[in-house]
Amino acid sequence: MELSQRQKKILRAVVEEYIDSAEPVGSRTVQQRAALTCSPATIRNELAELTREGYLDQPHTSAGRVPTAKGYRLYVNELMRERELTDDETEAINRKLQDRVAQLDKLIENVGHMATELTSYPALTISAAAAVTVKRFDLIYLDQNSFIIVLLLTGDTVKNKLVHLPFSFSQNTLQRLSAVFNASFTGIGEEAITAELIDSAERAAGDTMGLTSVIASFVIETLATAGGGANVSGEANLLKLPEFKDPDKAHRLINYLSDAANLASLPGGTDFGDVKVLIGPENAALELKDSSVVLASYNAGDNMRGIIGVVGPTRMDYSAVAAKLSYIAGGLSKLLAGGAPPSGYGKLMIKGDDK
Amino acid sequence: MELSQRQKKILRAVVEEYIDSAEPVGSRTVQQRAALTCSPATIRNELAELTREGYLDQPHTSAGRVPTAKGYRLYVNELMRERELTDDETEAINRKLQDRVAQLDKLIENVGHMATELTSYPALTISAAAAVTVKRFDLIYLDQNSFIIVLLLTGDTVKNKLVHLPFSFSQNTLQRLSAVFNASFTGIGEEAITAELIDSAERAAGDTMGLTSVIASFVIETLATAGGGANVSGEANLLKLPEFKDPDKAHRLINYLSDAANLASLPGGTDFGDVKVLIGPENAALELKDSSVVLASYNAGDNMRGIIGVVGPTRMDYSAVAAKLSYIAGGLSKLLAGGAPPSGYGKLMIKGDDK
DNA sequence: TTTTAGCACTCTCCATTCCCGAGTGCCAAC
DNA sequence: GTTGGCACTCGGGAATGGAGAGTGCTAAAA
Repeated sequence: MELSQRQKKILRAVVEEYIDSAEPVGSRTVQQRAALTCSPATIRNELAELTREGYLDQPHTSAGRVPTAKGYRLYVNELMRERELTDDETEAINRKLQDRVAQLDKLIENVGHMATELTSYPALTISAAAAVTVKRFDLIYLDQNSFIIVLLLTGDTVKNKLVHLPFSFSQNTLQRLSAVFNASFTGIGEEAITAELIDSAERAAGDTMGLTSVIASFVIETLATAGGGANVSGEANLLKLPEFKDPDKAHRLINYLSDAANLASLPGGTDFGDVKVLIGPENAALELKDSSVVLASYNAGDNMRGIIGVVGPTRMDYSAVAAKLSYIAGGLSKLLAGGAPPSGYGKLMIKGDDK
Repeated sequence: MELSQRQKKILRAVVEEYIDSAEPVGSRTVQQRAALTCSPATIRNELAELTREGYLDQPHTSAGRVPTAKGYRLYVNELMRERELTDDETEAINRKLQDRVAQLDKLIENVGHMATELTSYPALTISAAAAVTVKRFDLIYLDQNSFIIVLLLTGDTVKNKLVHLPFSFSQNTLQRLSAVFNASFTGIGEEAITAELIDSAERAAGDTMGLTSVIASFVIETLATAGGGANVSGEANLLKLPEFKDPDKAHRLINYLSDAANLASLPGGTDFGDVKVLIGPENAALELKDSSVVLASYNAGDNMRGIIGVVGPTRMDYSAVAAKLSYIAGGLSKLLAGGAPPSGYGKLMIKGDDK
């Protein structure tokens, strides 16, 4: 059943009022907020109808109405007014993005903090590379017992490790090894590094001391961990919200968030610039069933993509949060991929979880 | 005034019971817990005396007793029985320390997580190097527009950065720069890198493109941030505790902890192997006035030292926490400094905040 | 047919009251 | 110095009782 114009206006008023106040909304309040000309009694009839249709809920007889997940969904998909960022906000984001940090993961982490500050909700970042490989190897000879492995990965991240060994080797040995690794370990994924490959590299380099396997295991470790990374910041912000006045509830959610493995299972695929909103029970994870998650993807170039998002109560200022995340993700894409932001950038597009 | 044997026994019983139950302890409970032969009435007299002396407090006229900071202090200094770690516990710690991670800061972070898991309190780690300098420079030429800076720092940490530039340069230029930096930027602190030094390096390398300043600014940034690092994990564990059933209180403390700058101001100087306990008001920071902090130092070699600690309510199982932290710090020292743990290691020594 | 005013009803929230029990301090006796 | 006894105190939980906000329904008005 299609809702009437007035019903939509009422629904919007309820959602927005509830976002502000966190308390059930009554008919009189709706009348004022929606600037309707009809009387509270009429609104009560409409509210009853919206409740029957499942857009609203009533905590108990004689309380005001609270939006259901279905109500929020409709609001997000159709009723939400696009929120323009103020100049202050865009400026704050731009400035933050300016002080680019040397290390990529630090940068991403900082952007997470920024999202927390801007939205006052916990922020999460997830970065995933489709397939990380080594683009280039360097081995820096320090002294006869130690050297540094430097790996340049796809996505232009650099990883390194200092290795001390109990026996000595020559600079020449390292040069040979370097050549061998550059020849046969570049451009391949972790799974392609087999015992045979290591063996043959060892023979090719004439390495009798096991240096090859030391390097290879670092490569494997690096490729295994470089692919993804998840990070959460600002969890404590949940404690300010009335829906988490029960410490236990907050504890469960924070615990869930702090396990990176959980985050990885969030649905990722949106186009850059789009924002994905998951409302309450739309979340797969039990722990998120009465929270909402807003996600935006960014493009980090070289097959790398990432997600930045925030978690909050279903009563969340979706339009502000979505606008901010979209802007941040766009800025990040621009910064990382070096190019212009994706075309949709700036124009907010919400992708839902349409069933 | 010196306390009698019996009074000490009673004080210990009150503290330990309160640690377990978080509720005011009455005379009967003390009798049972301390296995005393005298009657509750006698114990009441002693409790009254201990309260007069400031070791205990009474929330209200007819409640049991709660230890004061002074009471905890005496307990920690004199009454606490040394807690031996169980085999399970030492084994768990050892195992965790085994899977050494490539990056030092990741390792430290993991150890923090371990401390959280073992004590179920939020853990903090602080690492500080007396004076970080660069031991060695390498510049890896990638193509005519990009290269990697690799810095080997004291403490054997390696930092790197990939640099893309809008103009081209030759491999020779990099080699010259590398030589110049190795000659004049090694072994000096951040503050010694002056504009003059950079100028003269630029001339020495015959660099007309500003590469020198790109590298120098990375060096400055690295030295500035490499010195210290602080990290907190497991803040959410506070929420399980009855003293943080008020989300606001928890929020304030977590906020305080999440600002790394605050942690840096914690008193650091203890000998390795010692454990420092700061009880309630002994903490300088207002936010910690009714929490306790237990700290242990570890030695990371090469002038680097660090602190690992946990934060909890004043009602904290000091003996278990101190024993665990001491063991972890010892293990970490051993791992990082490569040598044997400091002599005091294993034998727990508590250093207080004696005024 | 839709809207509105009116009204009885429901339910939460808050403050008040009341009682129970745990624990105390003190006193007199041991 | 120790103990049993006893009156007293205080917090916490259960019970109580409006006040207030908001509803649904009905009947009248538009």
